Amino acid sequence: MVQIFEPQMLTLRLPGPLDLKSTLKCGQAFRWERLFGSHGQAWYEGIIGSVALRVRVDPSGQLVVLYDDRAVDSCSFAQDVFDYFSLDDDLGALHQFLRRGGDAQGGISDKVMEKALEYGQGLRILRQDPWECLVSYIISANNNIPAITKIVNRISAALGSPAGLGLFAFPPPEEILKAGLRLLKESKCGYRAPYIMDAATKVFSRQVDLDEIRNLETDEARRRLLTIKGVGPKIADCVLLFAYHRLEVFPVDAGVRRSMSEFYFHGADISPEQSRREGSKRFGKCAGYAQQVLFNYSRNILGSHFK
DNA sequence: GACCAGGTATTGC
DNA sequence: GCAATACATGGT
Repeated sequence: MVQIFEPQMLTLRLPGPLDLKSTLKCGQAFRWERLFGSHGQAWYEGIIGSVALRVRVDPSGQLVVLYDDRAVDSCSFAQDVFDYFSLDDDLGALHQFLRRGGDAQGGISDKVMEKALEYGQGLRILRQDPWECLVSYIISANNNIPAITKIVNRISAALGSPAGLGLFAFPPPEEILKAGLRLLKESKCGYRAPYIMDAATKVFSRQVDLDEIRNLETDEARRRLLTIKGVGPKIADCVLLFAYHRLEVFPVDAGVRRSMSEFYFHGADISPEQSRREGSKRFGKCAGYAQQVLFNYSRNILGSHFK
């Protein structure tokens, strides 16, 4: 018996720009896939919470959402989607702040950001699930995005509950603990498998309470995340930014450090910590957006020739 | 078949 | 503190 997908449709009026490609395929989330529709329409398929869905922005500027309502147990699904895409962020105000050089220079336009902002106009920082985000970024260490995607998908397919569309939600810590190290190894986590077990142990026991972290000051939240093995400054900051929406953090990876060096230090060799401090100071409450824009820009525009 | 990948833990000065 | 080094595995 073939299951026919009879989707529910939901449309959300967009209060501001949203570009799905730059938002979903920029490396902040790993599991969204572009689908090529028969009419060249760009649909993206992924999961929010425990619900698989397809999204696109229609010509009139509405966000169209297709989903299997058998997977929905929330009465606030529309709100969940709204929150996930951070449609409450005022991109116009954020961009204006960054174009003017953030806190660094009073009103003097920042040429670098101005240029970088031309790309990925409707990029939004998502509000992802903290647990999935944490594990995804533990996996991201010294790894590439296609591989990360496959690993997260393998873990989900093995242990997650059905989310509709043939997709599976990311499993909670308990399921990973029950399955054990073996499954993580088989999912090709490599040397990160014990790190994920440590994360599952601490999150399940609430030694690291992911709900409580929502209410903590960013510095304290960061310290809690850093107690997990395999979680260093970069990964902690990514979780704070991409799950907890702490827009003031500035995660520094190799690419962002290169960009910061070229753009603001005349190419001088700078440490990650130096780069992080400069990013936080310069971009202030919008550091997260600045970081993502610079990251996007350095990958798409500067390319691999850039050392 | 190298070389690299959204880093981190460990070790040695 | 700070510079090396190993790390599992796959992508290009």
